[in-house]
Amino acid sequence: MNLNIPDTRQQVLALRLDQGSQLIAQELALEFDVSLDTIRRDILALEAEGKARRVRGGAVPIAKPVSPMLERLSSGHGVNQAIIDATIAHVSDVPTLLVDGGTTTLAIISQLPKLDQRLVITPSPWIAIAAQERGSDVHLLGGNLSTSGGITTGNTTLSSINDIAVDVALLGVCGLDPEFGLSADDHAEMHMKQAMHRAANSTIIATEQSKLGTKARHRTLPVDEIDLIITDANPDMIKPFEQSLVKIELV
Amino acid sequence: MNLNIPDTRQQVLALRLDQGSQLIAQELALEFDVSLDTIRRDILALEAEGKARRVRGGAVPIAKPVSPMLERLSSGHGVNQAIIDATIAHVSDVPTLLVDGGTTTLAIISQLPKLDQRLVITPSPWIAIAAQERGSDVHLLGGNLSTSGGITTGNTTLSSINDIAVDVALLGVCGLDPEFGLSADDHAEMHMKQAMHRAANSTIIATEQSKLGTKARHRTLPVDEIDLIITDANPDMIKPFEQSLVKIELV
DNA sequence: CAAGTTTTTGCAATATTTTGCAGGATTATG
DNA sequence: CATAATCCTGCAAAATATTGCAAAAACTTG
Repeated sequence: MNLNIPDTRQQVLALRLDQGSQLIAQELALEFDVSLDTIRRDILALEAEGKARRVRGGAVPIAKPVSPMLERLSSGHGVNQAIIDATIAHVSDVPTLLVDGGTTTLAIISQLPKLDQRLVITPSPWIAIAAQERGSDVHLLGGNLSTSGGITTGNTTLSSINDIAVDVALLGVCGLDPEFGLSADDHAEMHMKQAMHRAANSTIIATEQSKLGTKARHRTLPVDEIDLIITDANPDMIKPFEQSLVKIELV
Repeated sequence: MNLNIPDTRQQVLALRLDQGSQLIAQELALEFDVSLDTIRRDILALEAEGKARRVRGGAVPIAKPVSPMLERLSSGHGVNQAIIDATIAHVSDVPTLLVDGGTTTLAIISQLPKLDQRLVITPSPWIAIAAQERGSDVHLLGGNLSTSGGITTGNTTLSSINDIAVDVALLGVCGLDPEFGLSADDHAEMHMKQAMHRAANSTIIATEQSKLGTKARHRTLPVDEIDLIITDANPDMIKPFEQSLVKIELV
């Protein structure tokens, strides 16, 4: 049983507003099993705190000029939670992680359990910030920040990666095709992903089903080189991958 | 059966809160076979220790504090707009900027006018993200991310700075005293600021009046080395600086 | 062990908060 | 304009909090 009190309800409502959903008083009254007036008063309170804009029938999120950076930083918006959980199960004990940029990896890292003495190495400033927030030591790979993928690239970055040896590399995905392998949108990023793969004992990829079977511009790694793919695809979609050696975990 | 004393009960309750569950006074009274008042007092004690947030009907876990940096990221919240404007007037045309971390510099960079072909070099992932959003090219200096100030530090970072020559360095401030000069909280950050100063033709500092006259732990630069200080202090407060050569702009 | 002290507990009287409801006012819509 | 939905206001009932107090339990000390 849950506490059904103004405080708790308002917290839930505020969360939903943050996620961009609108509140419909009628529905909420049913859901929380209280009268319309109670929901109305909750919304009134949220409005007083500046967390909601009241409209007829409910409330809508405050129109906030969110910069895309903050948007992406707000942990794992739209990333399948099952993928996040499964990946964390694989990497939470790893003392040294090499992490690529991307929304999926960002969502994973920002939910990483706190662990003393973990080191996260990354070319992505977003990942660096998220990892630091989770209490990890962070080594940021310097270089020119690529506009497309948001990771640093360039010769200096590549040469610093070549001096590194880590347990696990967690790579992001632009495209993943059974024949074409892992692919990247950008030439410089392709080189980075390849270098990260070389630097690690094992390479893990977490990706949503929408990326499966697609090809991005630059071929990066053959499927056989990948150690583990974690995805929410349905079993049919991974059939083409089964003839390769890669291990696939469905969630 | 366990000892049913305040200490034991409170330990159990604290554990449950840590696991994220809510405490419902009614249920607990039944479970521990004590009166509601006793449970209430337990919760009162937990609240005093900062382990619970009391609500009507029981208690809920302490709302985990939003990471301070992320909070402050919300563009320039709390930074004097006049300082931002004045600093932008000085740096908006500069083709190559070396930018230190910190809330003030972050607020400045995130309001920088869009300009083709500007390059921002920075050891701060926050600055890097903000600068990229403003359309600048970004070079991120790699290194270990310092927990205190949020900039990369270490030998690799220092040596990459030494290979750089830029027009303007925009430094953050921990303390600024007429005698002691510019100071930093952290030893590694001190080295970084010094290196950034050396790499630049001119060094600009933007700071709020609260930092004036204060000393942080590590002396970093004498006041005379600074080219320009932009601040919202009142004229009295900058009197002690007038005997040095530094130019001060009041806003 | 016994007397004194402190802690813990339950209870009762009194606030305070929360809730649902009834009525009249306001707004959207055809 | 008519109708229906929603909103606002005041109010009373229910649930929960707070306070003060006294009995019981546990601890301390000689």
